[in-house]
Parts: sequence; C-alpha cells; structure tokens
Amino acid sequence: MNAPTPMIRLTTQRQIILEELSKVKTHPTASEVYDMVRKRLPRIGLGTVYRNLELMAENGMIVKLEVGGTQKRFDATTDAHYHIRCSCCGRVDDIDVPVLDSLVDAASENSSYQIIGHHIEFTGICSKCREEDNITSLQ
Amino acid sequence: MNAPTPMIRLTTQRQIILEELSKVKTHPTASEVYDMVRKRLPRIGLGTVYRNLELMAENGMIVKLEVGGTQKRFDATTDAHYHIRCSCCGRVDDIDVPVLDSLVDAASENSSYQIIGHHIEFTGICSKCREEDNITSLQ
DNA sequence: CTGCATGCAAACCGTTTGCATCCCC
DNA sequence: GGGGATGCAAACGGTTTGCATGCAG
Repeated sequence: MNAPTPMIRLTTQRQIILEELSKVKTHPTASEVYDMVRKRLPRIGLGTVYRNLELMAENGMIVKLEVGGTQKRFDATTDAHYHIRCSCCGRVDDIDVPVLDSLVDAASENSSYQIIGHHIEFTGICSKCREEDNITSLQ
Repeated sequence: MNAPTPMIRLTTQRQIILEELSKVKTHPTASEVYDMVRKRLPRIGLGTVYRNLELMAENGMIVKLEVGGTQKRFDATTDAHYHIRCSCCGRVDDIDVPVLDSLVDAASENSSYQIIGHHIEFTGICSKCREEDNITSLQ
C-alpha cells in the first residue's frame, strides 16, 4: 500500500514542482503545474510532471484530489479539508466547513468496507462565472 | 442550464439502457452499461450509450456520479445518498449514512460560490478485495 | 559508477463527435 | 415526411509508458 518510503531522490525537477505547487492556493491540474514549472525549467517533460506528482502523492507530500470533472487536481496542503468545484468552469477551491471525522465511524457501522477516509465535494457556481453569467455547458 | 425537457423520445435503446441500469445496484461505468445492453441489442453503438446516459442524466432520470477514479459512473437511483469507492478495485457502492442537508447552509456562509449541492465520497477496501488481499496499486 | 530520473514521443483509454442512414412521432 | 436518434469510425484530451540518455548519490 504505502511503502516505507524508500528514500526519495531530491532532483531539481521535484523541488521546483513542489515549490510551484506550494505557491498557489488554487488546485492546479497536472498540465497547469507543467505550465508553471516550464517557466523555470523549459525543457521539462509533461511525463516527468505526471510521474512526480503521482510519486509525491504516494509519499504523502501532496494530495491528489479525486474530484469530479475530467482532470485530477493537486494540492500542496495535506491537512484534511473540503473542496468546492465550479460546475461552470471546473475550478476547485477550499471551503471552510469543519471536518467531520465522526462520519467515518458512522460509515463503518453501515458498510462491509474497511473504511479509509472520506471527502466532501460541494458544487456551485464561482463568483467569476456568475459575473460573466457564463451559461456554458456544466461540467 | 437545464432546459424544460423538450420531450424525450422513447427509443428502444433508451428504454433498454434505463432498464439495464435500473436492474443493478452497482454503479456501472458507461462501458459496463454498454456490455449489459449489448446482450439485448447487439448492434448498439458505444456512442449511443454515452449520448443517452448523458441525456438521461441531464433530464434527471438518472444520476451521473462525479466520483474519483478514471471513469464516470451512473446510478438509476436519484434520491440523495452517498457513496463509497474501493481504492483497490474502483467499485462504487451506496453507503447508508444520513444525508446532511445542513452542510449546504454551512458552506453557503463561508464561500463566495453560489452553492448547488454536495456529495460525500468515502474511500475504503471492499470485502472482496480484502479477502483476496489484493495489494495492487490503489486507484 | 550505477541505478534511478529525465526528456521525448508514441501508445493508451475513456469519451466525444461527424456523418450517412434510420425510424419514431 | 422530417427531424431527432442511431451505428460506425475517426478524432480528441488526459494520462501512462518505453526507451535511450543524463545525473544524483
């Protein structure tokens, strides 16, 4: 499952990916991270970005957000918190609602699964899309 | 956004897709639905399945589950309820935890979004995967 | 030095779409 | 009869992977 971290090599690419991800409070997709990183490392490959985001997520350094929409998103903040996704443009923000750890207990009693965790995803329309009354297709 | 339902034509394909989806309590992916339907309509196209699942979701006849994992999943049960996804094999089941409508109010007070709804997704290991101590890569 | 990490490009997989034909209303 | 629906296949977008080379330890 999560191996005892077999020592994670500190390459320039990894440092910069982590730095750039930590800089933003949005929850960028892999290709958004790629764009940010490419400004500092123009020759980096998209594959490297994917490989390292995945690896850092496995090592608990960052979080891979399993949210709706077509693309995975990444978050350098690893404390438990919930998210809200704009049905219109797909952006994801943190939302300040207290974390309900008790839910896991409640769920454990009503399921044959061995429960690991939970996540709440709110959906709504962000203020930007409301301004632009962006009546495009909802994601 | 959601048009006032411009009358949805009752084709054989639609009926059978809906019937097959209603038959199961799992939450099949589009290609799983395709496989089920193909037993009764061998010439149906995968595109037709996608188009109709999408259309029925827009019309509120079924629900498209915006859950983690690589594929979207579909649910013929439209009442609000939460789900649990197996990190090991990706299957999704219903979970019997009371629906917390109050969350939306709490969220509304702490966000600039106009909130539409929410969904809770638990993650865990299903009993089948535990038996097989299926230590494959987690999704 | 040696093996893990990288850049590059091709492959992959789920989903969408264009188009000629079909068939429900 | 006509317009939406279908089957088919090609295109698409996001992600993964194979491979020769590079570089951290």
